[in-house]
Amino acid sequence: MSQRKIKMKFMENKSSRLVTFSKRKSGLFKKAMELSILCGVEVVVLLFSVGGKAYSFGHPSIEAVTKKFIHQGEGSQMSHGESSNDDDNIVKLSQQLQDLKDQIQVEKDKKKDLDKALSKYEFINGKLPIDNLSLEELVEFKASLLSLKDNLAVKENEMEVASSLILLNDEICEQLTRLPYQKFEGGR
Amino acid sequence: MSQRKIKMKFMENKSSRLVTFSKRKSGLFKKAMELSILCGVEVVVLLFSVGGKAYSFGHPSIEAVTKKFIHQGEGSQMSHGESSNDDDNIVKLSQQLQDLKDQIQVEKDKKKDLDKALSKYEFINGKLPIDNLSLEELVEFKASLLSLKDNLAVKENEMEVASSLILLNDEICEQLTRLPYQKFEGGR
DNA sequence: AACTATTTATAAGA
DNA sequence: TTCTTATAAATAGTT
Repeated sequence: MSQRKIKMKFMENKSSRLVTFSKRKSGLFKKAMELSILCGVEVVVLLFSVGGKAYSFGHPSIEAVTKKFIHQGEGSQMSHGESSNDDDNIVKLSQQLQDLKDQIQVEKDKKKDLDKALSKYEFINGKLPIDNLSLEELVEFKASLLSLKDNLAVKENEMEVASSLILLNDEICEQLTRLPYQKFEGGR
Repeated sequence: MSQRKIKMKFMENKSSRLVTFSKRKSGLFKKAMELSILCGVEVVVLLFSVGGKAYSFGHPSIEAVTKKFIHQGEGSQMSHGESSNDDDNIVKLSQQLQDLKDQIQVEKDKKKDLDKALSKYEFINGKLPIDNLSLEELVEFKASLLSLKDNLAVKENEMEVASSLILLNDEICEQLTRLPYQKFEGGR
């Protein structure tokens, strides 16, 4: 797409592949940001590199919306400003994951509390039938899941991915409650 | 970016905004696809339009990887081929959500099974302490969460979003098990 | 949906 | 990595 058109296939040359990844990742995030700004839509982009590294982009309300709903701020809030100015925003926004990493380091130190934390969340497979759960209970349950998953993530040293999960979990949870009975319409 | 540079702000004109959304959504998905192909990375893009409609893109292995791990194929598999040919792929790929919608309709019909399904998943808040869960148990638990969330989604008529969640959940779960103890390295 | 004048994105190369 | 630059792509406004 520039000095020479390239074939749309896996780039064998590792160094140029890495460069391309870096450049195109930025480009993709930028495009996502622009789309969200221009059209007022919410967008999430997740990248899982071959090496297992995770990169993410979200705009503009995932975080705010997440915090509003989750009142226990585990260790997985995203952090970025709003945006809509210059290209600097892209940088800022793509730092989300970076921030997560920092928080994750903290979580890692808490690993010793894992067992205690787990004990809070019952996991009885196939006993104690409960027929109906209220929405409140479900919400509460969801909070438990958050913590559990967070701890799981710590256990497996897959912090970044887990963080993305939680982020998206929150997004969903928010959707579930903020739009309790909203119908979705099909069509494309 | 074309006949005239536009200001990076919410487009007030609704018709042109819709057109731009459509165009840029395609562009974003295409960029995502190209990045995944060129660099061999996994990518997920989620769009939540103002109207609540959800659009998604994933490439290339989310589905395969999902199925490999989840042996209960809820109702949320993505469906698209591999890709890397012409622009037709973009169309095909962006049909994921469309496919999901169809499957969702099926799920909707299963709503009557909700209570029964829920009864499977215990939620005892603050009793029956369990100190340590094995990885197997955690995996099993994860499967339960999947079902629960799926049911929740049905309950709340937020199928699309829920489907995206499940998709991503699976992605995460896969990461957790496929790369059990992989370290992640910081830096950006 | 197409077209097209421009703006962007970006593959190579430094 | 970061910058430069020649080209390929994307796309806003128009038909």
